[in-house]
Amino acid sequence: MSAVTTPSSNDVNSKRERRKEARPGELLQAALELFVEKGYAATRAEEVATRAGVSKGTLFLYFSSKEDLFKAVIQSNLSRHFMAWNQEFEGFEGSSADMLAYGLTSWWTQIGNTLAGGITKLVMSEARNFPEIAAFYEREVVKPGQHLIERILQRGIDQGEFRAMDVHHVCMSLVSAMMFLMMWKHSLGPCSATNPSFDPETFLLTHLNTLLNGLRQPTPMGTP
Amino acid sequence: MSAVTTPSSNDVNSKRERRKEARPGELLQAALELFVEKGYAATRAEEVATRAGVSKGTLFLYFSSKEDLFKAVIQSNLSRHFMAWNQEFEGFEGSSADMLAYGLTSWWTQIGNTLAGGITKLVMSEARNFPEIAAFYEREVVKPGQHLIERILQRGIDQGEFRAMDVHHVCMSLVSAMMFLMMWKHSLGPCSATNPSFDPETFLLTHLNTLLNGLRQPTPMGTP
DNA sequence: GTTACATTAATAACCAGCCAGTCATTAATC
DNA sequence: GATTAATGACTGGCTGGTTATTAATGTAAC
Repeated sequence: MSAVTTPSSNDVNSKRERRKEARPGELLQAALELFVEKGYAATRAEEVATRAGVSKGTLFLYFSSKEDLFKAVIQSNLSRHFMAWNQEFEGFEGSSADMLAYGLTSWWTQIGNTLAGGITKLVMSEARNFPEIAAFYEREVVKPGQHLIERILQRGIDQGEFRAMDVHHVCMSLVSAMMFLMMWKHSLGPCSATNPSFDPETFLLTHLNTLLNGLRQPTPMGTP
Repeated sequence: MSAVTTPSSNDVNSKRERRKEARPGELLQAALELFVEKGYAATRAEEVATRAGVSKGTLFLYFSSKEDLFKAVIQSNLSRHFMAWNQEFEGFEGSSADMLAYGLTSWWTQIGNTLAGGITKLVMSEARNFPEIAAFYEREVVKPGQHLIERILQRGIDQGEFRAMDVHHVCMSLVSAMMFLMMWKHSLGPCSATNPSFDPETFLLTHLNTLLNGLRQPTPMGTP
């Protein structure tokens, strides 16, 4: 009973529902899914509306244009996580290597392995056509992310755990792996059934471990 | 005098020129530039034609559709390099570390730092909408590239230069750096004037060196 | 050398369909 | 009955693709 506010299931009593509060969120969710899946240009406004269980006119009632919707999708999905993270890492106790490993895996479960990760692909794809979105993304996501990682690396150096390094470039190495996973997951990955046994999480940790341990033989002679 | 065949300069004598041989190449070049810059969907067929110094009708005289043009652009720019490279690496003499370093820098100058690198961004952006192009790219570029890198890594292991490792995952770490550079160069890079002194070539070699040497302090005590 | 004709590269006007965005109308809620 | 959330038919512009026309080139005859 009381199926008054079923968000997106097509009720039998398909009358007009007036739910001013819920519409924007449902439209944003539908747009996120479709934009990530098909790209911005290839997604029709009416598709978004339909998936949100609403007519095209209603979409433009809440967002003044398709581009406006695009911006809203980006904004509503990105900034949220970072403030929580910066908090969380302030009180971390373990080694810096553990901190990095923990950060990477939690990033993967909370963002990389989520639709939110698809936003990165979206931004990369459309950046040239929407310069202000690119600027926003860089200011709101890239810079905070870099800052966080570099702080952890510096912590490791300061505590004698890591040797001296070019913090910025090493940070980029980590970012590149994350970026790679998101691009893969939302571009080539779904297309071809290649790379048997390529587990993203394992890749991330292998990448980190390789950075930490290096590839070279530590001593030309046998190990102790 | 005799400005008979100026490829794309707008001559004062702007008569019709009949140059059946040169058109396809010029159209492909124009399409490459515009697709990389603006994306596939956002590029109008007439733009491509105009940049190639030709009318829209002529474009469809040489390519049956816009998608056909897209495929031709990809094909004509990618496969070429790999056969040359595989040859080159057969006779390499130095250490495997040097081989990797040499390979990365020559990749950067020949592809990464070229419009050809933009094709990767293009493919990643449009992969979901053109599955067969994604498949083609993976077969023609990703797999040969991986194979080449993994062979070098294995060579290092076999000769005792590298310790045992998960060759495939380490290869992905290198690929991720290359991918990252291409995406950056053609997406966020041109938009924002950030990252002062971020030199891609330096980044590549730093990334490689970090993989090779690792970050951890080799000994808890001071250095000799 | 030049005239006449045939071939075809190139053009520009044109068409059809798609789609973002609008607006008069409808119906839920107060 | 007033308000306004929601609709869906409509439009205007854009753009991929077509085609009748034009002009450059080749060639053969004179």
